Amino acid sequence: MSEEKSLNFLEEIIEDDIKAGTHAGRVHTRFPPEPNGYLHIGHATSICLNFGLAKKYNGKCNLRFDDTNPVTEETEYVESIKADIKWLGFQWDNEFYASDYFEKLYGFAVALIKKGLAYVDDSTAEEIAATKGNLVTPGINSPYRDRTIEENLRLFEEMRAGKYKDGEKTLRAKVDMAQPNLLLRDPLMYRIKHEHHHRTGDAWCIYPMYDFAHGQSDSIEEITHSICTLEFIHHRPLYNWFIEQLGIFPSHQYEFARRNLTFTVMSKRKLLQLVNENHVAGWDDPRMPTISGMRRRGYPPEALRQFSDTIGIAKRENIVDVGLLEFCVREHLNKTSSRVMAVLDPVKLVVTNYPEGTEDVFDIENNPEDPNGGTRKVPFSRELWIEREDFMEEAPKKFFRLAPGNNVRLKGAYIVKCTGCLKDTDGNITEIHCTYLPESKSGNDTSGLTVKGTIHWVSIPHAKTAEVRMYDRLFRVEDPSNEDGNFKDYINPDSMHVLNSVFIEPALANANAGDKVQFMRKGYFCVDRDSTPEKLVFNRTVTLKDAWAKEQRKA
RNA sequence: AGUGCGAUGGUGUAACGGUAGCAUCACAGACUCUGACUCUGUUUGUCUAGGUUCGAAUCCUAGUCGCACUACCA
Repeated sequence: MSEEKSLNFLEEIIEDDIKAGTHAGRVHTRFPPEPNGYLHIGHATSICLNFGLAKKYNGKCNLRFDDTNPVTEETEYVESIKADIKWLGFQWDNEFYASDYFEKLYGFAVALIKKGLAYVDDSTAEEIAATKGNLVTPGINSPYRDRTIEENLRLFEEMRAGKYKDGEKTLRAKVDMAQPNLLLRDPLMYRIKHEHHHRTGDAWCIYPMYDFAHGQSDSIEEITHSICTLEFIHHRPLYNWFIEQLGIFPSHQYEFARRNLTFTVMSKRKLLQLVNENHVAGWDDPRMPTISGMRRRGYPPEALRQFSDTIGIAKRENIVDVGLLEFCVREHLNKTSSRVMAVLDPVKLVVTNYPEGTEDVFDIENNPEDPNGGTRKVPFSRELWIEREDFMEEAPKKFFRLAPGNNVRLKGAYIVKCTGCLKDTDGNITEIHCTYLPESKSGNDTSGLTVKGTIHWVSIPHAKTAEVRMYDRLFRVEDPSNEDGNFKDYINPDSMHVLNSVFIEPALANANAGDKVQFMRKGYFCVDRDSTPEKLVFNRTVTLKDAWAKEQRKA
């Protein structure tokens, strides 16, 4: 058995670089979101990757906002992104903005013009598209390609000065219109946008394109390992071309395959539709794959980090089973969350031989997984709520719960024997009856009886009422984006199911938003921010594994 | 069609010419005052066809399949 965890391909590259003394063995990464939306689980893995590599190799990781398009970007998103990264448990070494570099980038552009490697083009967007060629045919040169350096310098300065309208001119790199890589066919470096920028205001009316901002920003920050997703692989030759022509710090780009998740969608466009068309309640709806949604759902940051670590990193197409994420969530919650009793679908249980008007108070351990978890007081009385599904009038042999003649342990209390039930005129069960064994008191059991089943309960006179939102997967199919028709056709109609009168034990009365608990035998839940002192609201984070449900499905 | 990237159990990921491993899932059992957790065990995999080699997931050749690229988005 090897103790060493094998390296992923990026770690191998980094370790080779360190060995070779590249950049004196320094490791510096960055997480470069565009502040135009909320972060999702895909970003979370990228964050874990970039910050994780920096940490592992004693390096640094910058947070850099790629804010080169003033039309879509807003400060609100900057703040949510920062909050999400912190919540995930990471702290950036520097907070930078591509817009910090606008003056420098302008200087780089002027330098390229002076080298005869960039020109101002008067062509319209349509003309540029039309002369670009396609995958199999080369493009043709722009008629403005051979302007003199002096003219280009003057025109570019005028572009900056605001002399031209949006779209009237662009600055293009002079590379090669015959390149098979379309990105190298004289890519745009600057476009004119008379728009207000969230940070630079109205100081600029020309804005650099991604390709003339990202690599340069990496270089300015002396990023050693610039990690991005696979769709940027075609940009790498251009990334390198600019750096070489400018003679600036040689950052290097590496690509990995973005992680996809089953039963959800990840593209910003689709997530936006879900929000705008009210299929969900907002970006942080607990069903959303956003970091804020998962936070509200009750997923702990440790689980997201473990998930990222477990799925690893590679360059092949993938779609990770959401069950693996749920496993990570359960694993962490199992160790950390208190057990409490809550009855989601209540039916009354009467302990007929328990004296009326009296009660017991039991000390029940909070978490069997945590020896320091302590205990809490749980009141018991003659009338209890139990789950409707924990009783069957005619039960199969493997049903270990309440059925006439069966013995069952009431968690933390007594063993009871079911004696029958009452029904209304329609045959619905309204009340279940049982008798208890006083000598079977929990922790002090001298009855000598062993029972197969233990069920949870809440004392009726002591119970508090709560709202519980039962969340399930947002989509009915594994890969909604890959089905025929519109992805929205595959939304799961039962992705949220609200229970308005769930009975919970009184110890829960003081719970605060964000608190995470296990409702015994039912799953992990967290207190939603919609909670009020009058009415607690819980979100179901994830169910427990349920072998009995599986058994029934087979039957 | 051109260029690039990729292909290992259901899913994700290792093995760097020398025993196909890990996690999850599934299944079976043990344990259990949660049908949870934990523990034990089991099933399932190298895209295809050639070649090199004592030996190939790994190297070579050819093919197949998948993905990406033709925004004044990032």
